[in-house]
Formats: sequence, structure tokens, C-alpha cells
Amino acid sequence: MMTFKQLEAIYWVAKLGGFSQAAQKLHTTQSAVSKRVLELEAAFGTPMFDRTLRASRLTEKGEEMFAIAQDLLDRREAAIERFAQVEQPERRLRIGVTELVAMTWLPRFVAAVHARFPRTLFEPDVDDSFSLRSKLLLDELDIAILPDLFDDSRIAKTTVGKVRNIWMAKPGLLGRNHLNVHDIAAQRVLTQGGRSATGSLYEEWFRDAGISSTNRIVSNSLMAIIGMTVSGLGVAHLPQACLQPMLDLGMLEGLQVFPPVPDVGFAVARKSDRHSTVIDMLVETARESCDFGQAFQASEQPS
Amino acid sequence: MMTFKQLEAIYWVAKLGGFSQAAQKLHTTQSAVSKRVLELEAAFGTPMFDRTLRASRLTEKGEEMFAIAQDLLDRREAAIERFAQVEQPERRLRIGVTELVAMTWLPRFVAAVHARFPRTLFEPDVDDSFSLRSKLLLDELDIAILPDLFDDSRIAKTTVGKVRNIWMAKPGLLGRNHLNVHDIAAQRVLTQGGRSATGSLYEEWFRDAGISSTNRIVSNSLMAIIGMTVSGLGVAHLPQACLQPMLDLGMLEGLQVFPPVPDVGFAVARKSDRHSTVIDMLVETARESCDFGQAFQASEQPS
DNA sequence: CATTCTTACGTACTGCGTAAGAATG
DNA sequence: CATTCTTACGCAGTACGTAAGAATG
Repeated sequence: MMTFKQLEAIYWVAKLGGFSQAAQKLHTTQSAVSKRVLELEAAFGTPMFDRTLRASRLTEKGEEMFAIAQDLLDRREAAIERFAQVEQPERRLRIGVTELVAMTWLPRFVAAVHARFPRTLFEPDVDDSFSLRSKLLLDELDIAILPDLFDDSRIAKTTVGKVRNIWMAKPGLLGRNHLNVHDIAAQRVLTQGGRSATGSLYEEWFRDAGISSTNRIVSNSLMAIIGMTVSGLGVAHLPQACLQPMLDLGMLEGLQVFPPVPDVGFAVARKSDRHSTVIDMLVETARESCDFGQAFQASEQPS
Repeated sequence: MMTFKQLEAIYWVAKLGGFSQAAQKLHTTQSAVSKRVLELEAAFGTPMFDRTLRASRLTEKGEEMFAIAQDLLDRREAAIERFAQVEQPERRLRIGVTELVAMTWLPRFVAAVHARFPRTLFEPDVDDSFSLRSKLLLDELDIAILPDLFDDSRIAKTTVGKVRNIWMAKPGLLGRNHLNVHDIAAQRVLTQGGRSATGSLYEEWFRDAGISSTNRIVSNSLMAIIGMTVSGLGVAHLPQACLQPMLDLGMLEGLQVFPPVPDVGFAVARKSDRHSTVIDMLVETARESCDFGQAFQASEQPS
């Protein structure tokens, strides 16, 4: 049932163009390699190599499996590498944030942290909440700032703020301004996918109203969703405060919708088993500098 | 050497809180599970469980390995799932783009495609070039629009445009306006990491000038970098056209730097072994609608 | 003393290597 | 006929299950 050995086999056969070469690379015989590949083919009921030709060429399915093998083997390698490294107490802060945070107060946060830790190398990582959580658990991040919408005993959280989102659309796209769930569902809805915490919030919201499928465009990027909303491709539920300038400019129109989608709380998250005063201070700094209001465009303007 | 069986063992022991429970789950004996865990511990020279207590509790290293196990097992599961699915000819276009594309012409592109394929479900995925390439190979995307900076026989590309980046900083951050590589290196440089194709371009640029290490803030998000640049945290090499409004407003200042970093070409990429008229038409549409000039803020304003 | 994990030991079977067979150009 | 992969077969060592031992509360 798909072992690493099988994956190594298909990987090196494809890479080196032959079973014997792969065998050499894997310090075994070509017979053994052949069998590992045959196992894999049997397990998935499809040939991975085209044997009609003299040189081993991947089939279509084989290409797919090769990509899978490459991915899984790379990840194993990387994981081992990371694990082997001793806990390096280097001054390097890897901080994960969602796109909304990146758009709004990340610059201020970074500036505030730099004031306290001038010699620290900063690495802001912008990703969806789901990935951020994984990266925290894999120790690829020191802290993460994300929507407070899940619970995991391995992660400790500190609430830092709340964001008010409202439904928006290109002005004039909808006739009225007072709407309900079903009016929204009748439109094309632009949302973040299920990997985003806020994205799953809407799915729940629709489900609660008994609505299963809607016409949607799903993207993992808030930026892309804002752009598409401005272009009139549909309605989206977007942070009010940081888009206020666009509302004021008439590029977007806010919609009154009932029932409201609940507000989203944000939290600073870190792995429960990692304790450090640096991280504690980071959390403190985050709480102080937290502000989802102003998008970067308007902040710290030179006079 | 780290097999899936070992990972399954540590995963289920941690999850179910006992070797016997894990054994039951894995359809084997608790003795076998014990040995698989011991193997893993031997391989990495560190205990994963704290056996002083009655209930099996993960050690710190164990937590780390647990996260790795979870990650790799999930990915194997997902890969098998994906592989098993027959080539579903569903009308669902997963298009990968980099952040720059998401900021600029993605809305227009989506609008153009919707005009041609009105009943198609669109899923724009914004990620770094490296990830986009992986996702293409894993068939998680139908096409991707990314910097034309790598070659891979498994991926077919069509050039669609070019982007001019220039060095920028908060006005007044640097005294002069005419600079060279070393002046830039003396500043704090905000760049995208090595996972970004353009990010690796700068590393080459610095290396060519004989500069190895610079004071840097690395982020995977263009958005975050723009924000931090506006805040005066450092200098960055950013797309000129789409930030022209910010240059005009005096939020950013363009810098003349010698030697110039080469321009970046963009291409539509797809897997070589996937042929479809829909994809061909997408490529065509992309070429026609391509425009990195205007950030979304200014596009399609309602009169 | 019941529960939980490790150790010991004999076994079964998986997976391997050698070598022969089939297919290809 | 040289090269490349598959099959056949016997062997070896891995990994397993049973059962006993050690540790814990």
C-alpha cells in the first residue's frame, strides 16, 4: 500500500531512464526495482511505464504518480532535515499572518517589533489559516496571527482583535441595498476556499439558511477577491474598515444583509510546548499594535 | 529509514493515547506497534514518548515528529484520493497565478474567460511560483501564469508579457536617487524568498556583484512587502506600472539603480501531457487580456 | 493487581538476489 | 545479439505474534 520504497523506485527509474540505473542509485538489484514498480502498478491497477519502447518512458498516469512521488519524497527529506537540526536559538522570527493582516497592520507590527529587537531577522509568511496552523505545528513558524476559529490543544492562543466584514459589490450590481441570505445566494459569490477559516464561516452561514450550492468563484486570495468584486464579477464579504477608502470612492458598495455573518476574532497563536520570553514579548507587541483599520496605502504617509 | 508504517504507528499512538489502541486501529498487535515506534526513535536517536507516565504522552521531539507524521500521512492519503479519481471532464478551471497577477489583470482575465465560458466554475489560486509549478505537476491546477524563469520538459509555456520592476523606498529614506548595487545592499532589503522566482532573481543579482549577505526582511507576500516598503522599513524591487499611483502620490519613491535587474517575463504554463481545446482557448484569452499596468483599484470604475 | 509497554523467542512471510526467460531494435 | 525488463526460485532477514517480564499507580 504505497511505501516510500515504491515511490523511490518510480522516481529514480523515471529520473534516470532505466531500471538498472535506478537499482544502482538505490543500492539494490534491477530485479528488486522492477518488483517495487510492479507492486505500485498493481496497487493502483495501472501501468506507470510504457514498456513497448526500449527506454522506459512514463505513461500519463505514471507522470502523475511521478509528481506524487517527487512531492512526498521531497517532503520526507525536508522533514528529516528540519528534525535533525538542533534547536537553533538564532534570532530569526518567522511570523505567519493571513492576507488581511498583511494588508493592514503587518507593517506597523514589524516596525514595532524591530524597535524592540533591532538585530532580528524577520520573515513574515502570508498564507491561509489552515496552512499557517500546519506550519506552526511543523515548527516552520514561531507565531501566527489568524482568525480565532479553531481549537487545538497543541496550540496556545491570545485574542488580539476583531474584524467586521460586510457584504460588498460593485455599485449598481444589485438593485436594492437591503438583502437577505437568499438574495446573496442568488448572486455569484466570491469567497475564500475551505482552507481559509473565514471561508468556512460562510459555508456554515449558507448551510444554516438551508442553502447548499451557490454560484461561486473560489479563490485563496483576499486580494484577488477584492479585485474581482470591484470588477463586478460578484458579491463578497469583505473587511469594512480597511476597504472604507474604496467605499468612499464609490468603487464598492456596502450591502445590508440579514442575518449578519458573525464577526471574526483574531488571535496570536503559538505552539503550546514552545516557551520563550521572545515569543511572549511578540504576543504583547502584537496586542499593542493591533489595528485592522487602515490598509497600508494610507498609513505613515510622509507629510 | 522512516517508513509510512512507523509514521502510522506514532500517529495513532499519539492520537489514541495508547499502543494497544493504535494496534487495534492498525490491525496488528501492540508489540508490533511498540517496535515500529522504537525503530523510529532509534533512527532519530531520541524518544518520542514519555514512558514515565502511565498514559503515553509525546515528548517535545515527539510532538514535532507527530506533526511530520500527520503531514506526510495526510498528503499520501490526498495523493491517492486524487490519483484514484478518473479524469473528470468537469467544467472547473483551476488557474494558478502569482500575487502580482492577482493584483493587476486577474479580474479582467476572469471576466474575459467568463464571457467565453459562462457556465464554468472558476478557482483562482494565488501562490508563489515554486508552489504553482508543483501544483501544476500534481494536476491540482489546469494552468498557471507565472514568471518565465525556469525550464521543465513536463511543462509547456507560452509567453504573455513582461514586467518592469524598479527599486523603491519611502521618500527621503535614502539621500540620493542614483545608486548602485552596493548602496542597495547597504540598506535593509525587502524581498520575496527563494520560493518565488523573482525572489531568486535578486539573489543572483547580488551574487553577481559579489555580495553575499545583506540585511533583509524576507516575505512570501508581495502585498506585505509593498506595505513594509511604504512604512519605510527598507527598499524593495517592485513592479513600476501597477504602483505608479503610489509613486504619484508620493507614498513611494523610485530609485535609479545600476546595474539594472533584468525584466521578468510572464508565461502561461500547463502540463505538457494535457491537451485540451479549453486550455488552448484559455491561453489565447490570457494573451489577449494581459496587462500588468493597472492595479485593480483603478480598473473599471463606475462612472 | 490491573494496566501498559518492553523483551524474548520462535515463526511466517515479505522482499531480495541470482539466474534464466522474453521482448525489443 | 546486445540490451532491457520480467519471471522463477530459493534464501535471508525483517517484521510479526505469542507470551512472559518490568514498571506504574
